[in-house]
This record gives sequence, structure tokens and C-alpha cells, in this order.
Amino acid sequence: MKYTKATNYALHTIAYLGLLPSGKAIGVKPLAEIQKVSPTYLSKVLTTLVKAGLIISAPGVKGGYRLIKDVEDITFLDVIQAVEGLNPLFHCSLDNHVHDRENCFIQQTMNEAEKKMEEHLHSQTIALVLQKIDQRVSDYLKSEAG
Amino acid sequence: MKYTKATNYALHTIAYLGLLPSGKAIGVKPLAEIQKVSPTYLSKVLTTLVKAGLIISAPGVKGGYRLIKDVEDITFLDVIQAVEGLNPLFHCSLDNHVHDRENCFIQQTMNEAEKKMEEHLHSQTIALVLQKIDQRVSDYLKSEAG
DNA sequence: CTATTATAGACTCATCGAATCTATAATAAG
DNA sequence: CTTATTATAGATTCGATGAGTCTATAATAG
Ligand code: SF4
Ligand code: SF4
Repeated sequence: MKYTKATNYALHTIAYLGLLPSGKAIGVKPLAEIQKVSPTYLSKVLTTLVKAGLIISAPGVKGGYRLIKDVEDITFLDVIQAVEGLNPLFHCSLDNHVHDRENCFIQQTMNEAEKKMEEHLHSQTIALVLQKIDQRVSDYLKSEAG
Repeated sequence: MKYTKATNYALHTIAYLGLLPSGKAIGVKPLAEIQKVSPTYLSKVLTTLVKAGLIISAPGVKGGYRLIKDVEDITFLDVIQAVEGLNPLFHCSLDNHVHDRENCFIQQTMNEAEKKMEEHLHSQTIALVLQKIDQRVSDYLKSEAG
């Protein structure tokens, strides 16, 4: 569980998709426009969300991306893990002379700490983000949605 | 609050120092030997611990490193923050078209999650690590201590 | 004075995040 | 069927940074 800009683009995009009327899709161009990022790169990020099963895509005219689940049912953790994968933040790669990898208190403590972080991220949904989004963004996206 | 190999070397070294009789110092060479890392590099890591006030160093014959505080009073968080600094794990660098950086729910949520992780790391002390250290390591370090 | 030890800075190397660019595939509309 | 539109894939680039190496310098016990 790490954190990169790709994750941040994903979080924003999921929130923006949540603003659209149910079932409506929107292309990558307006989504990239608002976030000031290149469409091709954002597209790459969104493709990972498609593969993770968080959103659905359709090519061609009137295509684009749309949500599958309700924003109340998508957590921060869902999005982050979809983009970043499940690798632990703390992974010991040391070649210590004497150690017991199976019964390692350091790794255990680190993983417990990471778990606390993940628990909190699992308790917060994207629905909470929507309340803070500027009305102009909402209006713009709805006007661009097909 | 991130996590690198340097932090791991620091955690191990603090634990090893905790094995020594109170007031005894030990050079970087045996510490590096056990961890299978170069002395010059480990020295660089330990210097940051010195500057952070966790350990004390002395040059010259019979010099080396020793703890200042008791291992019961040194937490995982102390060591990690000493090496990695205080930069938040989640720092938004996006240039979103419309956003309110002061009242940002995403950053707020991320920082809360990180806080949970830090709270757990603050609750675990290095004293807990000492119980798991192999007797051979303890014997070896005591024999090398000046 | 000398051997020993820590500190500092310059430097190298591999990895990886963050894109860009180009080409290809799929689809709705005419 | 054709075409414009949209997503997907892969190769490539660029800069930052983690992880060290190497060398020189400074401090201290004996
Ligand atoms: S004891 Fe644990 S943290 Fe230390 S080197 Fe072994 S696996 Fe890594
Ligand atoms: S709203 Fe928050 S997370 Fe989004 S771009 Fe602005 S500061 Fe970053």
C-alpha cells in the first residue's frame, strides 16, 4: 500500500464519475481536462481501474467510462489497492546475518501499523468526496457526459 | 512517513545497542558485520540517529556508538521519523483545475490514515524487539563492545 | 605521536514514477 | 460498409531518488 499520483488521479476520476447521472458514461478527454493531465496517461490509469472491476469502459462514439457500483460502496482502500496493488509498504529485504524471518517482530509491527492505516481507508467512501466538489465541475462534467 | 532500508538498518542497530551493558559503546564495524552492510554506509545512517538525538557517538580508540535512552523509551516511530523525516506519505502535487486545497477531504482522509499507522508505531518500543534477538548475536556484540 | 574511529562530500548505479508518442482495436452513427 | 470516435497496448524517455562506494578529513584514547 503505497501512494502515487496515479492513485490520486484515480480517486478524483472515480469521484467525478460519481457526479454523473446513473448509467451515463463520459470520455477521458473532459476528465483529463479538469485534472490538467494528458488524456493518454489518464487513460492508462483508468484502464487499471477497469481491470480491477471498479469501472466499465466502452470504445467508439458515445463510449467512455462509467461506474459500476454506487459511490457509497467504493472505499478509498478499493481505489488505492486497485492502482497500487497489494504489496506491503514494509518489506524487509535485508540479508541480516542472524534473523528469524518467520517470527520477526519488526515485520509484524510494521504490517500491523499498515493495517491500521488500511482500516481507516476502508471506512471512508468516495461518496464523502462528492460533497466537496465544486458545482462548476459537476455542471461541466454533466454537460460532457453522453 | 515512508520506509526505506536505511530505517531498517537503524531499527536493527538500535536494538543491538540495547543489548550492550549500560554505558558501553561499540564501533560500526561489528554492527555492519552482523547486518551484512558496508560500514561506511551504516555509519552514514547512524550519523542521522546521532543528529536526531537517539544515540551518541565518539571517535577514536574505544569510541563508537551507544544509546542515550532506555530501549523501553524508544519507539518505532522515533527511529523511523529520525531517519525518514516528517514528510507525509500522502502529499498532493496535482494541479487540478478546480480544487480547494485548504478544505480537501482527500488529503484529510489520507493524513488521518497515516496518523493511525503512526499511532501504532508509537505504541511499540524497541524493548519488544530485544526479546527476539538470537543469543549468538547478543554474545558477539557484547564481546566486541568496548 | 599514532592507531583508531566517526563524519563529510562527491560520485555512481539501478530502479521507478510519470509521463509521451504511436499504433491498434472496437463500436455507434450515417 | 465506412468513417469518425473512443479505449487499449507497447515502446520509449526523463528525472528523481534510494542505496550504496570511495576518499578525505577530523577527533580522541593510549
Ligand atoms: S529479523 Fe526481520 S526485519 Fe530483521 S532482517 Fe530478519 S526479517 Fe528483516
Ligand atoms: S482537491 Fe485536494 S487532492 Fe484534489 S487536487 Fe486539490 S488538493 Fe489535491
